[in-house]
Amino acid sequence: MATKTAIQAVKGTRDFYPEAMAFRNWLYGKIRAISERFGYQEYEAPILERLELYAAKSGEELVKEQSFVLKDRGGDELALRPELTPSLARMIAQRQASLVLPVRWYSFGPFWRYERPQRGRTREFFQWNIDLLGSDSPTADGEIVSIGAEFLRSVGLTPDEVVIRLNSRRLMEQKLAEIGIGAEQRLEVFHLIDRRDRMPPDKWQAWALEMGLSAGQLDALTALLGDSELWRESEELQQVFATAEALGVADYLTYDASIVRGLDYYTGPVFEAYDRGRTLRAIFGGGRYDNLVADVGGDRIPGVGFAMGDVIIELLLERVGKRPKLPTTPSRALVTLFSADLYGQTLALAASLRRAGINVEQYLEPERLSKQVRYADRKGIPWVVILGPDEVAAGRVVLKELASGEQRSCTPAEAIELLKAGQVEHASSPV
RNA sequence: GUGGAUGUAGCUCAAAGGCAGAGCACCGGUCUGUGGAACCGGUUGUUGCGGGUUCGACCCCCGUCAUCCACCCCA
Repeated sequence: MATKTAIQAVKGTRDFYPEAMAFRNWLYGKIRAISERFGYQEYEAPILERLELYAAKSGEELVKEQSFVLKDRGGDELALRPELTPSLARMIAQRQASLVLPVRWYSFGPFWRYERPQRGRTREFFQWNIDLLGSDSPTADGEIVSIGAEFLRSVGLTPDEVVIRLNSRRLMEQKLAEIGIGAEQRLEVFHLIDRRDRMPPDKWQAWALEMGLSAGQLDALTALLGDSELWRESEELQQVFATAEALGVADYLTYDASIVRGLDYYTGPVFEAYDRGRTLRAIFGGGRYDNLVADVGGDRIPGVGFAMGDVIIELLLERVGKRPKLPTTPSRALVTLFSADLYGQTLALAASLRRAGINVEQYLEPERLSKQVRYADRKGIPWVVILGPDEVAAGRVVLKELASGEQRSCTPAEAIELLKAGQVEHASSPV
């Protein structure tokens, strides 16, 4: 395409044209509705943070390879946030004395990772974070997982299409210890487990042996990962499942011993949501992090939460045919301009409709009515209001509904009633 | 960061070294008080960008940028 645009958008960013913005705001509306249904409060953190905030616990890869790093004028190293949880931990630590625990917070905003863009992966993405801090109880984990399930349900995804795979790092630590894998090897082995179905089996085994596992340990580990009944040995996992069962979302959950998550700060139950065919990356993922607040300088305040990016969920909804068709114009009606001499009366009519709470767009030139109606049709505006000489003489307007093609002559007051009836909140304004 | 593929009209794609095209979309008209259909007509381009080879380059070569795919990593 020959474009004369000299300045390109930053690699990996997306321009949100109104159609895309309508989807983003629809998603935001679903997120907000589910979060608040469970009593979570909305918050936001800075997009720029000190790099060292992530050095604390996020994992080396995330900090060194995937962060957008820049220096401020004082020479301090800053990063465009690659995730929210460390910022959340900092905010909690700063207010720990005055917060009423447990805290239930959620957020939806932009994040950055310096990766090579491709389908389903951008450098700037939007992410929903939802966290519950201040409770050690597995019912907190159960609540968080269930919120994820309720969200999936709310966007129309069924247990036939998606599944949340659940495990516990605590349980895995115990099982690893039983086969002789101690604390010093634990994180490394978690990374090994995390990557199992993303590598060819022979390479995966070679890697395992390379990090010092014996052939016997490798066999035992492989057996562990295939054991779908392992969760019965974990009281906390039993409680998580029981909570989800009681909340009516158990059909979205399954146990999977191979889920351990890549980030280093998880300490207890962990989970990831996938499409059933597992054709896409994880829809969301999260778990329990009991030491993170202490790690950024606060008291020990345990937490559990998850994060969901906007890119994969959109891709999945598209793929299963459940991406909603959203109106892109907020306009409820187009007020046509019949002729130049009616300009004043036409604008006054539009103004009176707006003051009555109706979203009204005004056609600016007295062009042929066919052009004006056509414009409304193509823009997706459902109603057209016509004020011509006949209407002015009678003190009435003509109201036409495009979908049905029906029209009627009525007084301005009646027009207001008709236009208000069934006027829905536009999708681009979050609920 | 590594490997591979692709860049031609707004979109989807032709043109295989010899005049840059089609469908859809768009604009106008048939139709100066009414959209979607039909018919008629029209516009659509620095062939991503820069260089090279050639009498001649969308086509071949080099570079570059962008997009896509696979690694990597993860939302």
